[in-house]
Amino acid sequence: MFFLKDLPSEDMIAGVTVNVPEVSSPRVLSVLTKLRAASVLLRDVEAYLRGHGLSQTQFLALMMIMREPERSSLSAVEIAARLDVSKPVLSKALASLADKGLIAPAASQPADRRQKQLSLTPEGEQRFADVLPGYFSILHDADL
Amino acid sequence: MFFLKDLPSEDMIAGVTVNVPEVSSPRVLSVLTKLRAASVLLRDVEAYLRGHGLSQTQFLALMMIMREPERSSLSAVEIAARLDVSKPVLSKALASLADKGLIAPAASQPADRRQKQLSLTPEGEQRFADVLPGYFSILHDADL
DNA sequence: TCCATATGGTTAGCATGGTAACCATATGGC
DNA sequence: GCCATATGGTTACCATGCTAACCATATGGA
Repeated sequence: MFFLKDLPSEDMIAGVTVNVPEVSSPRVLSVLTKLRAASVLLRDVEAYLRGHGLSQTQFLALMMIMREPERSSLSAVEIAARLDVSKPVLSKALASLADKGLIAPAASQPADRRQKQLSLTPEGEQRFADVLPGYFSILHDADL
Repeated sequence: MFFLKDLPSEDMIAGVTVNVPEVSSPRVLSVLTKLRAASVLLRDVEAYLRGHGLSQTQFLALMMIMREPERSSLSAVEIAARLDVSKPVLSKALASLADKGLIAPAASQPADRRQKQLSLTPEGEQRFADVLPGYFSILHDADL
C-alpha cells in the first residue's frame, strides 16, 4: 500500500534528481497521484469485501472459478496463475473459503491425484452474486 | 494488493450489473486496468526498497522527516498523519528504523514528555539519498 | 486541587502477503 | 523397471497492515 497524504513537491523531485536526467518531475508527481488514488480505492474495496466476510484474494478466487466459460471448477495452480498470487497465499485463501462452505471439491476429479478441482457451492454462488454488483459499483465511482 | 491477471470481460461486467444501471462496464474495466498497473508498480517499488533494507512505510517516514522545510524532526503522530497510516504501524516502522540506526531522538525535545521528536542520523540521510533517485526513476518509468 | 477526559505512544492479537522447504504424485531417460 | 526431476499443494516462518486495549502524561472544569 501507498498512503502518502502529502505528495512531494515538483521542486523536491527535481532537486533530488538533478543527476538523473531521464526523470521528469511532473511525470513522477502524476504517477504518485495515481498511486495514491489506487491505494485508497484498494483500501475501500477491502473494507467493503470484509464487510461481506471475504478478503480481496478470496473474492477474486471465487470470480476466477465463476467466470470460467467451459468449466465449473479450477485447480489451485490454475487460480494462482490467473490471480498472479503466490501458491501458499492462495492455498490459505482457498482453505478459508472451504471453511466458510463457499467452495468444495468438484464432483469430477482429474486422474492426476496431486490436483484438487474446486467448485463453488450454492452458498458460494449466492455470496458471490450478493457481493459483485456492489464491488463493481465502488470501482465505477472510483477517483481513478 | 490487486493482482488479477485476467481482467473480467466487458460482457461479464455488463451481465452482472444489468440491475445496477449506474455502472458502465467500460468505465469499470478502465478502473480495473489502472488498479492492476498500480498494484504491479507497488510490488516493484517494494522489491526495490527491500533491496535497500527498507519497507515502503519506513522509506516514506524518512521522506516525511527529510522534507519538512522548517524543522529537522517530527513526532510519530505528525508522521502518521502525513502518511495516513495507523499509529501502531508507524510505531513499529520507526522502531525498526531506530534499530537500524537511521533515525534517533532529536537533540531538542518538546516540553510535552509524551512526544518524542525524531531526526535522521547521518546514516539515515545517506541511506535516503542513496535510495531516492532510483525510487523516482522506477516511478518515472511506470506504466501508469 | 482533583478527577474526568484527551492525547502520544506501545503492546497484544489477528489477517494477509511473501519465500523456503517439505510431502506426494507424475513423468521421462536410462 | 527405476531413479532423477518436475509439479501440485501444504507447512513453517517472517514482515506488514489493522483494531482494541493499555500505559503515561496533559489539560480543563468542578
